[in-house]
Amino acid sequence: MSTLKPKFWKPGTDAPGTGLHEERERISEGSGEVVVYNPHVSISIEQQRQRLPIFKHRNHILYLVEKYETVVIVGETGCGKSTQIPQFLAEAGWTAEGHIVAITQPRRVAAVTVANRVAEERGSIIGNEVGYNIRFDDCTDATTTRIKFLTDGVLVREMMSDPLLTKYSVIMIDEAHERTLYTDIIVGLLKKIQKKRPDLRLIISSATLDAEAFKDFFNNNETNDKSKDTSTIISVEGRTYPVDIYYTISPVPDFIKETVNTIVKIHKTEPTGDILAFLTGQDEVENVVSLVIEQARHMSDKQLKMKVLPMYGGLPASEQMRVFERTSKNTRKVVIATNIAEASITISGIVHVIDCGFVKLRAYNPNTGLEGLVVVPVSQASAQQRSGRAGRVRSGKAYRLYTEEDFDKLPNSTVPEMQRTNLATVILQLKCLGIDNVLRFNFLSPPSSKAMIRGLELLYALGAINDNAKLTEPLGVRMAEFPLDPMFAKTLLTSGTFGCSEEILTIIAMLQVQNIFLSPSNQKAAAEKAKRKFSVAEGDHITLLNVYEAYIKCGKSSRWCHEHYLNYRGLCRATSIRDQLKKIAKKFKVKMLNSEGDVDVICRCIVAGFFSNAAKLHPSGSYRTIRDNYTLYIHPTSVLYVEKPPKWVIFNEILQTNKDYMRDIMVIDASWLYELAPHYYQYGTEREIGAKKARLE
DNA sequence: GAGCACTGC
Repeated sequence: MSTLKPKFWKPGTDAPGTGLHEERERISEGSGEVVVYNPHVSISIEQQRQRLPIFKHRNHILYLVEKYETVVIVGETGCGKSTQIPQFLAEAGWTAEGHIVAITQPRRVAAVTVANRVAEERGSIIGNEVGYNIRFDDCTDATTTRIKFLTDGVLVREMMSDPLLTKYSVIMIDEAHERTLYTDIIVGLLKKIQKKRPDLRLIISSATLDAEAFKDFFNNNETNDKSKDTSTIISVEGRTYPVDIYYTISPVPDFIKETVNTIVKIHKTEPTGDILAFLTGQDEVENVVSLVIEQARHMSDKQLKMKVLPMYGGLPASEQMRVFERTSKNTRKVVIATNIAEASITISGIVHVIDCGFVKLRAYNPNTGLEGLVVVPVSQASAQQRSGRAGRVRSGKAYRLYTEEDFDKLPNSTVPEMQRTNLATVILQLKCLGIDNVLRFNFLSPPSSKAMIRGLELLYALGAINDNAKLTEPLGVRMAEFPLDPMFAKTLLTSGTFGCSEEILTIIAMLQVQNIFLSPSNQKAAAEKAKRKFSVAEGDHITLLNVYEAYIKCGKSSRWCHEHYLNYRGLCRATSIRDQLKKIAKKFKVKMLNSEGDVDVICRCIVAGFFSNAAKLHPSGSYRTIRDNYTLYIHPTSVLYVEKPPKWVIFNEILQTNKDYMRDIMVIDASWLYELAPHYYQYGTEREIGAKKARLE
């Protein structure tokens, strides 16, 4: 990590002065991307490899992998671990006799870019000796691939057909400290696999903070004799530049304002270096972008101009690309971003980072079963990661918009996703992998039992597990195989008997894609009008079906999409998801049928999976859930946001903002609930059942 | 008449 020299400045005063700059040629790697700086200096690939800090540790790493079942590697940014360790292993014979070395990544782009770099270093074509496997793109060869990069989700899928992962000799879990849902699932499962496969070697790549926890988790030594440890830690220095950290001397009342001020001050006092500011959401980003542009206008005859750009997930791809463009010498790039810039993307040239100290995270409330987004203070680990973004090209500066005292009070690390999510899918997949007692599964961070019970309850209601909490055959097993939430999987598996599987495939695929309807800020009215052409009284599901069918009818034309304010790339994605789901559905002999225009049957089929998300209109105009009598509202983006709201609806998800909104809503008939979900409405204590029934009247 | 961090199968 970069040296942290705490410094202080007063909010509202000039930003601290200029530091020393050094620029040198280097090759860097981190969060999956591989960047070769200064291409004018030409050195051979082999020379480049040998200059990476990890190269000095080659023999020691190989020795540890030989000796220990699990090696935790703390590799700092730019040390070369993701690209070099797999090659060391291959060179040392770990890929002999048909064995494969696997490296998992939390993100698709990372798997692809690192794989390509390694293939290049080995002078081979991607897909032969070195390959990758991500959803919708398997670039490996069944006989020749020896080094395989994959997303952690794909590895979990592989376990379903090969529970002991027999083809792999070594599995490296990269970026394990990010603690994504799938990383945590894999880590728990690998511990189990190790007991049956002592020959398997694990390498866990992690940040300093979590290394000890990973080491302890995998250490099977029950004695006090350290020489019998089965896991160990090795640290490798990185290639980053020092980043000076500045705290405010007093708390900041309004971080939006202070972000703008800090940008202006940096621009006035620092001669060069691009700026990256972290905020929590799209609104804040757009707000700060316009405020800074406004300020820039008031700055007279500046030699150095500012190019202010927003960056967040919902931004159209073409606009996202702008942050990667090089700016001219007399222009400073100022990127205002959400958390997307913390790990998912890397913008080159950043020297100044501004950290507002907050992040928007998903939170799950096991009492209500609702998932929502909440703004919370960042963890120290996150703050460090953000600061580190300033030290990739030369020494940089990070301005934290909070006091050092407040930093000390922040949690060490972010709560793992496993403890912030609805567990139905996780439980279903674990059961499918032979973990019968999920409550006793070896979780790195166990979720609350309340959340577990809530997940089990839903799976039971869907018929995926029986009275003994065992996976049902074939329904439960089949549900687990779909890359879908259990409620969707159930809907799809039932669609054959309803006679509408073609339509259900479309609707489910469309619901997996965000932002199908575009709404450019300057053409809102026209976009709204275009959307209304597809809208129907039954609700959002059938509306999406109409959109997809029209898209197919026009020959999947991108121009047509553009004219109708539809997200072309999103529709392409829906097509590939639909194809994949259809393949799996056919495997399970789901009859491929078209309802021939019978909309009722489609709606009933959806209720067969989504009965637990039912709500009834309340005289106040809001809705109440059947299960918990919880108050919800129709989201204004729904086609059902109309003067005469329907009496009964089911919804796809809940969005918690100012109010608790239902999104993707469909009109139903109350009698369908009794008919299609008898289980669910007979579940619970007498009193609970009585209450549910009363609400159904 | 409101407004959605980010991934992933």
